[in-house]
Amino acid sequence: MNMQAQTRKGRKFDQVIDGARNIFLSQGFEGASVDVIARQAGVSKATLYSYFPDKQALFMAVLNQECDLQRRAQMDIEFLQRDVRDALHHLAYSMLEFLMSDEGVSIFRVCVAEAQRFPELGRAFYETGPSTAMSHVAGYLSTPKVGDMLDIDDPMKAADLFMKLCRGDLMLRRILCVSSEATHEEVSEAADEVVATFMARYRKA
Amino acid sequence: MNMQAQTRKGRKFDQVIDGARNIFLSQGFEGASVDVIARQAGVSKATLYSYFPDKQALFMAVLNQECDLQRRAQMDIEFLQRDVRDALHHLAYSMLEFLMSDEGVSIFRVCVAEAQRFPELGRAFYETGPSTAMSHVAGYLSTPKVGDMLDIDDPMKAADLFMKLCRGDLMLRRILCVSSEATHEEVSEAADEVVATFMARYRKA
DNA sequence: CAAAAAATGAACTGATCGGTTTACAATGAG
DNA sequence: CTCATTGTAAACCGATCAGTTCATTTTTTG
Repeated sequence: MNMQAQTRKGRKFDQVIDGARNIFLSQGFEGASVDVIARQAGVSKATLYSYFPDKQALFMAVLNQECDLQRRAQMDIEFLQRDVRDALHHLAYSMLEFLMSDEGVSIFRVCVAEAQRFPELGRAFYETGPSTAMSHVAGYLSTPKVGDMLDIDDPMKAADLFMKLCRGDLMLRRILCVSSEATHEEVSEAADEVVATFMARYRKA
Repeated sequence: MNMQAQTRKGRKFDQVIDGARNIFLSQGFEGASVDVIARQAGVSKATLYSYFPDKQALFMAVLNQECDLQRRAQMDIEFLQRDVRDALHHLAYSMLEFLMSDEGVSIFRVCVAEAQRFPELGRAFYETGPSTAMSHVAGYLSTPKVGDMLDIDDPMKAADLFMKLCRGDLMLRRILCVSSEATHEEVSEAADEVVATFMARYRKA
């Protein structure tokens, strides 16, 4: 009658994960106390420990879920129909939007901070996040419609360039808490610049 | 008879900073214990606390010094003489070399991790590091010699692009502990790509 | 050499933290 | 209602940690 593996038991599971997510993403691993997590989750510490064997397991569970979310939030591919320039702009915009969101910034920060303490974590984040996104972009860049407009010999390298262009000064300042969330205009303008540079690099000879 | 402000007193000052630098950069703020720092510095805990009022002050002192180092390690500008393409390649190479070094990666990681706990920190790092470097690059890009080769209307935006191009997949993987230090060839190849893209974007019409 | 300044090591405080236990209450299904 | 499951609150344990104290030793220096 049980429906899943051994880890999950009762109905407060999601509460625990949500609370932990909040605290871990804002305080990091060491900075987050289990008591605070339990309070934030509206759950007793005993309950928390009935779901997860220790703090580290809870941490990994949170970030695994977060990586899955990241994977699922991949860009919708209906843009394939459009004009190439519009499609690229749409792609850059939605990527920037995610990278600049509280969500995106928080998870990136935590993963960077704890990557050497939890070696699997950095890799997992990289694979499900940037790497998957890059493959996705590379796939689109291999499309014949794109091939008509641009002269792309190595789609992966081109995708890397595209993503580099998205991670600019704007994002750096956000990650270092120099500035807060960007406006719609700033993001759109940055996306313009991404597209302009990308097309200049891969224009047909 | 005292030679400086109130903070520094004796001769083991540098030992303390060096030890703290080691531990903080590898363990982060919360992860570093003062006892371990003192042992690493070869100094008693009482001595450490005679130099710095508390752990946080020591942390900030370490990172301030690190930011100064970063500022001083700015690229030599003898490359101004050279051919523009060579100069840009040299610039990209030395920037990549720093970004990919253990030193560069460690300080970046710590600053990202603790930016929201220590709001001044993120800003200080940004100002003395990326921001100063960007101004430096922008200065070079405003040079008449560059103006002969490239059509740069907004030097700051161009400098931002140049630095974006340096922070690619290579660096991301390093920061997330997906791969270890890069080879000379990888870095040089990445620098090639930086220059190619940059000159494509700003080529004369 | 002698006095002052700087450093040491080790013990100690008070607080926090991860994790456990226990005694009790809410829930829910037959 | 009954009984087993699930959750709660709070005390508790052992460890660690930041920071202090102090008696003693080392180094500086006049």
